[in-house]
Amino acid sequence: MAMVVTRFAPSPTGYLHIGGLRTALFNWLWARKNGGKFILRIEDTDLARNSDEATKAILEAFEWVGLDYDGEVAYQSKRFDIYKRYIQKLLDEGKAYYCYMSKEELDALRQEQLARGERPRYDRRYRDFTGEPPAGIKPVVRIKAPLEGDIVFEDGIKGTITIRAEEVDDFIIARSDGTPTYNFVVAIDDALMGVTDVIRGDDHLYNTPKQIVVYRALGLSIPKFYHVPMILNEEGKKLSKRDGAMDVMEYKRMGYLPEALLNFLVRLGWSHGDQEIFTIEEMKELFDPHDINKAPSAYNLSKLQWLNAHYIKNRPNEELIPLLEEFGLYLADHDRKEILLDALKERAKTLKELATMAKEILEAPQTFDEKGLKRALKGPWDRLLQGFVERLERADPHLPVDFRTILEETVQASGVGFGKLGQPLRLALTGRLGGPDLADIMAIVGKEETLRRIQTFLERFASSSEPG
RNA sequence: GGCCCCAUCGUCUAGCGGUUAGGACACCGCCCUUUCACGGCGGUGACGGGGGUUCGAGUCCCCCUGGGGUCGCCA
Repeated sequence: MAMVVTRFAPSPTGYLHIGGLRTALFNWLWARKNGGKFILRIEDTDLARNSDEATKAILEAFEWVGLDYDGEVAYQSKRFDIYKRYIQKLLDEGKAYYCYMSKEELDALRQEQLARGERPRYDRRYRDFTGEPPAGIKPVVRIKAPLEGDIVFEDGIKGTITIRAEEVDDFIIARSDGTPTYNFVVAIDDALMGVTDVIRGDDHLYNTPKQIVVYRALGLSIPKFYHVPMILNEEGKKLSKRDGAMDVMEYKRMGYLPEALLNFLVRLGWSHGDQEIFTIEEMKELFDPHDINKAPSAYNLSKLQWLNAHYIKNRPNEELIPLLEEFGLYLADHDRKEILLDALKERAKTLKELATMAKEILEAPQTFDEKGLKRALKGPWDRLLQGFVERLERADPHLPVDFRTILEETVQASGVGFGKLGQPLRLALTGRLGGPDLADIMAIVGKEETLRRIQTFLERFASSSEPG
């Protein structure tokens, strides 16, 4: 079987968003599955629009999610001499020509066509021009697209695509400053780099016939195409920065694990039966672009959160600890970190949430939940708490089980339900009603801090809540 | 508007002529439980509409509707 070569070819005009990441992932998986090559190529032919920051941001995102690529990053801006040769070749062979139409003329033509309700398009006025070129115009180079017939290609996802030749303009392959344009260089590079499978967003579907024109004019072999339907936002509309088209690194800052993001993205448009959870290895083993759905799919945050929670739950504590430091939680030297993390990783949807919950336990509460107070501070709650304090003071608890025993003894001695003591205690310790096991919380903060928090709480609320 | 693509629960999807239309997220209920979660069990919920083809259509064809993409000297 021939070697599979795929590529991801972003333009460095901004950060990488999840649509691009998914495309990159699909290409990467397909190459890795087949033991082939995955090329990263920066499409920076438009010198005016590129930024090094964008390239760096893309590389950074790749590194974070763990996608690698073969060989050096290819920059099209460094390959201009190659493209120039091919442009000259087409010119020499009469397959391309200089067009002296100015931008103003072109715009005017478009306006007229639009006014007449026609599709704006170049009228090919210089296709067979032999006269004296107008002075003062730096020409662009246009390729001769076929005048009639159909351009047909097989898409691995969508099936046979047929575009009538009239729909394809004699599009520009070199700007008036001599730099080549996208549809031209893509075809050349894909061919020269031996790319066999092009997996890309279906916003490129209409570019494909143009690129086929280039392949044919140059006699290059045409790769397989797979046009992946777009990712829509939660309302089923085009993804915008507001809902998901943000920087992939933003997901890191929000506390998502890369494996969760990748798992989420791989299932957006692709599936393998009923399987939801995929390790990277499984993805590599099972992914096939032919199984990609033809319909666009909507971005669904709660599914991502569910996956993230799943991966947090299954991540060993020692791996969680360094990741949590990005969220201001330093647990490396904490002697109760195992209890803390075991208790919290079951509850957190993101690392950020986990860090917040941990701090709510580690730090004495500054505020107390109003509704919680109303609900929990009933009956002889302060006497119960006081009773617990007395028992606690006499004991020397360290492990959760030690605290649990004292808790149970207190409750038993008073003959009330656990919650009558538990709820006020919970408020005293964390200021809120939800959270991990009380015995765990106390073991984490220790006996002295537990007593301090209860004392503070009693001083603040005991007298005012005395039943009348 | 022209052209191209698409259409199964709210969402992601399974389905590839004969299924009680399956799973997952979300939602609801129950269980577990000191609370909140997690987990377990159960439930609500879909083939956009209309014509064909066929003994039989979510699956094939056509039309409509709806959605998306694209129409740059951007990529």
